[in-house]
Amino acid sequence: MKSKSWKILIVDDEPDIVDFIEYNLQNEEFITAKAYNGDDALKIAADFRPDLIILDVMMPQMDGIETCRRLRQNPDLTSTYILFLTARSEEYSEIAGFEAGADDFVNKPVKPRALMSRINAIARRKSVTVDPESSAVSLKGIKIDPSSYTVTVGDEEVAFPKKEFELLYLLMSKPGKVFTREKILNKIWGESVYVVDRTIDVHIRKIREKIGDDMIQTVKGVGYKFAT
Amino acid sequence: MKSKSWKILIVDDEPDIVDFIEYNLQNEEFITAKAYNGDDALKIAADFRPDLIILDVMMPQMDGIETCRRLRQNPDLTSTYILFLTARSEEYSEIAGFEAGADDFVNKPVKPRALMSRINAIARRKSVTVDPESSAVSLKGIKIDPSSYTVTVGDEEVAFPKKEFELLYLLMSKPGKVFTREKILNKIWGESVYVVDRTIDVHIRKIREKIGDDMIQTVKGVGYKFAT
DNA sequence: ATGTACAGTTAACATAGGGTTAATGTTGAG
DNA sequence: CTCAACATTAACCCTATGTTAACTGTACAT
Repeated sequence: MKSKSWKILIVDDEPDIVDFIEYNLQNEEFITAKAYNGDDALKIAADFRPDLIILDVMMPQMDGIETCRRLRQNPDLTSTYILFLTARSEEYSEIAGFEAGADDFVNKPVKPRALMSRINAIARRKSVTVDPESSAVSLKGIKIDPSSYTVTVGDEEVAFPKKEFELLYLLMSKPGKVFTREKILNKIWGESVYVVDRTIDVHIRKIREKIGDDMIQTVKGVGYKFAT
Repeated sequence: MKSKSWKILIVDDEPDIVDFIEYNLQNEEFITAKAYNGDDALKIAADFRPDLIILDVMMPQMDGIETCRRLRQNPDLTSTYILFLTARSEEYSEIAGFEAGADDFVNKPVKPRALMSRINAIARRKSVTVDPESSAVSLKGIKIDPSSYTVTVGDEEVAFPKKEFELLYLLMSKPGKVFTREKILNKIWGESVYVVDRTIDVHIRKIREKIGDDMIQTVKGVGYKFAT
């Protein structure tokens, strides 16, 4: 998984800690930026548009909570994930933290392995479920190509939005195999996202509209499969 | 899935939370019971035989982990699904929880939508009795393949609806073994569903229609078996 | 700021056909 | 011959899925 092109902003008043975390993140090919106080964090975040902000709770002047609250006011950063660094004892700050818009917490002192696996988990959750490196699949006159994110039906190129693309790719990756609704939800939506059943149907229908009705078969009570 | 006849036991020391969850579950036509501590949970569970137990980790006296461990000692509750409620930070409890026999975790504070869709997902998982991951069986010119949910007779692929498929797969998974009606009902229909005896016959007949009469043999007064 | 466009989700309703049952026929053990 | 167990058929019901449209949020342009 080279160059995840995930941008991470690290905010802590102690430069040692910032550098330590930065070192670890860069080792894993993340793109990093740093700030040593809340004010700078706001400015840099506005410009750098990070996917994730690692934020120390305890900072002089503007603390993490307040910084977080202000970050959340920037509409560009609504989908940014905010991870707090807290001292073990400060449980109270978790409540305040969640209210301010935090997404997760990690205890200080920072343990590299724990932090990295947490961040990778976050990145995984957010990332597209179809890896552009994976290979194209061609079947029954339908070609789906993750590297260019295109679907070709006959010789027409058809526009496919993200979710529909991922769903079709999933089904076509193992033609004939039945994917249960549960599997589909886990693969496309992730384990911690909750949507109702009909959502899958609607996507299936939109796909069928584009590639023809008989390409995707329903196995009632079980799931869907791509016709072989 | 109206009146799912799914029984759910809710265990938490805070009555407010119990009531809140109960309200949401009853809205979805689940049958509920409640307990406010580990001891009561054990007693009620033994009697109520829930399909699912929602269990708070943090409780005075006997905590969720210990309660879970003891629940698992009751042989009647081995197939019961146990869902833990944990505070976000208590990651350690997940490991201990899994060891004690937990099946899944949901974070507090409980969000109704998330909880409901998780529970519905569990119910759905249970409703597919033949997992698409299990392996195909081939016998006497008949091939049954769970991954694609298809049955091949000779070289013709024949459509099999869910119940018929599950039933045939059950019989073919142990050729020659006699399955009593009771066993079949438990495996395919589940323990808390009652259908009339004739129902099995009808399915058997439909299967015979498709794969030939002499593949499935009747053992009068006992049950059915797949011919060896 | 306001509008436009579109992905994604949900709500509401329609419908097919899988599953169940009731009614009736058949068989074989004793 | 009788009875109980199973087979068969057709009718019914209901649930999982199909379908449409409305709704929500985000991105981008004006």
